Amino acid sequence: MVRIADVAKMANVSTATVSRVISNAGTVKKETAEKVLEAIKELNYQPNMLARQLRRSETKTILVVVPDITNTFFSAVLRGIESVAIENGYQVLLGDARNDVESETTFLTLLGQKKADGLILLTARTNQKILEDLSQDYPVVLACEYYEGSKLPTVSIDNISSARKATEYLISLNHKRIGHISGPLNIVVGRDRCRGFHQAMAQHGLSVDPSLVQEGEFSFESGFNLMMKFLSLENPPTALFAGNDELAMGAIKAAKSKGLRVPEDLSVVGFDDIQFASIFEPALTTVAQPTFDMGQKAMRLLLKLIKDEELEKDQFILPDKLIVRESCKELTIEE
Amino acid sequence: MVRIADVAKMANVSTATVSRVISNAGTVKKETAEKVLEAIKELNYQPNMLARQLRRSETKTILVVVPDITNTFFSAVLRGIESVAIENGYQVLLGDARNDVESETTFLTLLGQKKADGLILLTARTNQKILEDLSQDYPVVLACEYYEGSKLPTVSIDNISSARKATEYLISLNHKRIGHISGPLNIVVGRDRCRGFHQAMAQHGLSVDPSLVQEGEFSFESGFNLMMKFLSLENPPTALFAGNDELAMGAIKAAKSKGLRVPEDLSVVGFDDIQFASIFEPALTTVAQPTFDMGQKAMRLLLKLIKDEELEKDQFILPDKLIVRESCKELTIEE
DNA sequence: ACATTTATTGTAATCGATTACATTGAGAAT
DNA sequence: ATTCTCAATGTAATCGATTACAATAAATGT
Repeated sequence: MVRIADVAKMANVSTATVSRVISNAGTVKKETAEKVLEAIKELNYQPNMLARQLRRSETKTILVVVPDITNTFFSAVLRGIESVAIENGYQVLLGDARNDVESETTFLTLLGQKKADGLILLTARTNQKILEDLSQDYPVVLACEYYEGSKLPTVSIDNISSARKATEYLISLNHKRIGHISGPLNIVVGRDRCRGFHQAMAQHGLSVDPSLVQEGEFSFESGFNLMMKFLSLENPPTALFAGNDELAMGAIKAAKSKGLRVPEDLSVVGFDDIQFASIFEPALTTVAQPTFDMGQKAMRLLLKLIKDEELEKDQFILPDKLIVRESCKELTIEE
Repeated sequence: MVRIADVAKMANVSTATVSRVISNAGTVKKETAEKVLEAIKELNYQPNMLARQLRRSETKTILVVVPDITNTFFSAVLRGIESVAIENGYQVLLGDARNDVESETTFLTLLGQKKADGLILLTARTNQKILEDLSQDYPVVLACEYYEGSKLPTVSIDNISSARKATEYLISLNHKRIGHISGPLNIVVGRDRCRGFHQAMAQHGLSVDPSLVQEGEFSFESGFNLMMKFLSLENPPTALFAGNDELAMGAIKAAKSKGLRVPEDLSVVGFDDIQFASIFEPALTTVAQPTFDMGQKAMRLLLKLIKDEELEKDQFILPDKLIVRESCKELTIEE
C-alpha cells in the first residue's frame, strides 16, 4: 500500500506538504504542488480514508435505516437521500430492518461506534425515548415515519390530511358505505391514515360501521384477506380507502375474485403511488408522496445537523397529491 | 467521548488489558476482566471503530453496487447479501448506479480508499479490464450479471438455458410465430436471454422472423412500445418471450389496449419473477431467479475472498425455475 | 542596514485503538 | 536455595493521515 510518506519521499517534501496539497490548503508553492501531484500520480496514491477519518473524526458516511428495502416506496426515498449524499461526498451505509423493530434498534449502535456521522430513519418503530436520547448525541433525521409530539427533525407528508382528502374524494363520488383497511396501528402512518379517514367521515356526517374498518399489515395478502371479510358481510361497502397501495391491490383482487368489477361495483383508493399503481388494472387512484424530494430534504437536513447548523424548523411537511386514475367511480343511486 | 484510556484508568489497569478484555483474548485474569467490564458498563464505553479499523486495516464493511435500487429484483438480492453480512459482523455500503455506467465506476474508487473490504457488483457494465485489475487487488464478486469468459468469481443463473427453457415452453404450446423483446444487448443478461431464445427456436426447426425480435430497455414502457410495433405488423406473433417481467407486463398492456386477450390471443413469458408478477393480471408465467440465495452465496464467497481462502470454483450457477401461471395458453389451430 | 512581516515548509503530536515486546511475580523443578 | 516457566499485566510502537507549532527564507518597511 502506498502511503503519504512514500509520496513525500518521492517528491522530496514532508508529509505535511503532501497533505496540504491533497486538501488544497493553498499555502503550497505552485512548483512544489506540481512535484507532489506528479508523485501522487506516479505512485497511484490514494489517501487511506480510515486514517483521515480517525484524525478528523468524521466518516463521511451516513446510516439509513429502512423498514423494508424491497418496498419500492422506500427505495425511491433512499434514492433521493443518496443523490444528495453523493453530491456532498457522503456514502450511504444501509440498514434493512426487514420490518423487525429489534434489528432496527441494532443498527443504531453503529452511530456510537463511529461508523457513521449521522442517521436517517425511514421507520419510527423503535422506542421513542431511545431515539430522542440518541438524537441528543448524534445527528438524526426521520423521514416518512415520525413520532407524535416529538421534536425530532422530521420530513413527511401530513398523513391525516391526505387520508381525509382521499376519503373525501370517495364521498364526493356519492359513496356513503365506505370501508377502510388500515396499516398496522402501531405504525404511525397506519394510525394517522385511519384517523384521517374517520375525520372525513365525521365531517360529512357519515357514520362509520365498525365492521367496515379493519387493521391490516401493509401487504397484498392482508388486503386480499380483509376485503374477503368485507365481502362476506351482509352489506358490504361500495368504496374502500386502503392504507397503502399493496392493501388496495389485494382488496381489488379479492373483489374481482368474487365477481365484482372495479370501479363499477367497488371504488378503491390506495396510498403511496408506488410504481405498480399505474400499471395495475384498474390503474389505481392513490395518494402520491414526493418520495425523491422527501429523501433529498431529509439528507439536506442531516447535512445541516452534521455541520452543527441551526434548522429553521423541525417538522417539514411536504405536499402530497391525490392521483386520480381508474379505480373509482361515482355511485349511481340504484340500490 | 469515552476512550479506552478512560476505562483503563477507572479499572486501574493498562489500555492493553482493556483491549484484551474487549477482544476476548483470554489471557486476562477473571477478576481483572470483571473490573474492566464493570468500568465499561459504568462509562458506557463503545470502542471507536475508526481506530480499530485503522490499526487492523479492515473496515468490516462491504460495498454493494446495484444498477437500480428501485428494482425489486435487485433489492431482493441485496437482502440476501445483507443477511449474511450482518450475521458475520459486516455492514453494507450501498452504491446505487441508477443505470449509469459512469457512476457505477465511480463507486469502485471506494475500495482503494479503504472504505470497504470487498465489493459485490450486481451489475457488470463497467469496462471488464478495469474490473479484472481491481479484482487483483481487492476481493470482488459478481452476482446476477457477469462478464463472458472472465474468471471473476460470479454467482448467477444460466440465462441462456433459462431463456431456452422459457421459449421451449411456448413452443410446447404449439406456438410457431414467437417474438422476443430483449433487454439491452450491451447488458450480458439481455444478450444471453436473446441467445437462448434463438437457440430454442433453431433446435426446434423454427425460423425466427427478424421483425419479431426487438431490443428494448428492461422497462414497462419499452415493452409497451415494442409490442405496439409487433401488433402493427401484418402478421403479429402469437407468443412472446420478454427479456424481463417489466417488458412482459408492458407488452401485455399493449396487447390489451389493442383489444387482444392474454393468454387467449397472445401468450407471454417474462423473466425474473418480481413481486408483482403474481399480482399482475394475467398472473405472469416467468422464470424465477433465486434472488435471496444468490445474494447469500455471493456474500459467502466474498467472505472467503476477504479471509484469503481458496474458492472451490469461480462460477456458481444457481438453479432457476419456470413458474407457470396464467399468461400462456396452447395455440389451437384455427387460423 | 536592521526589524518585521509573510510565505513556505518541516517536525512532531495527535486521533483511539491494537499488539509486539518487556516486565513482574508466583509456583514448579532441580 | 536457585533457576526456570508461565500466567498476567504493562510500556510503547504502530496504523496513516492531519495539523498545531516551529523554523526558515524571502520580502517589505523604515
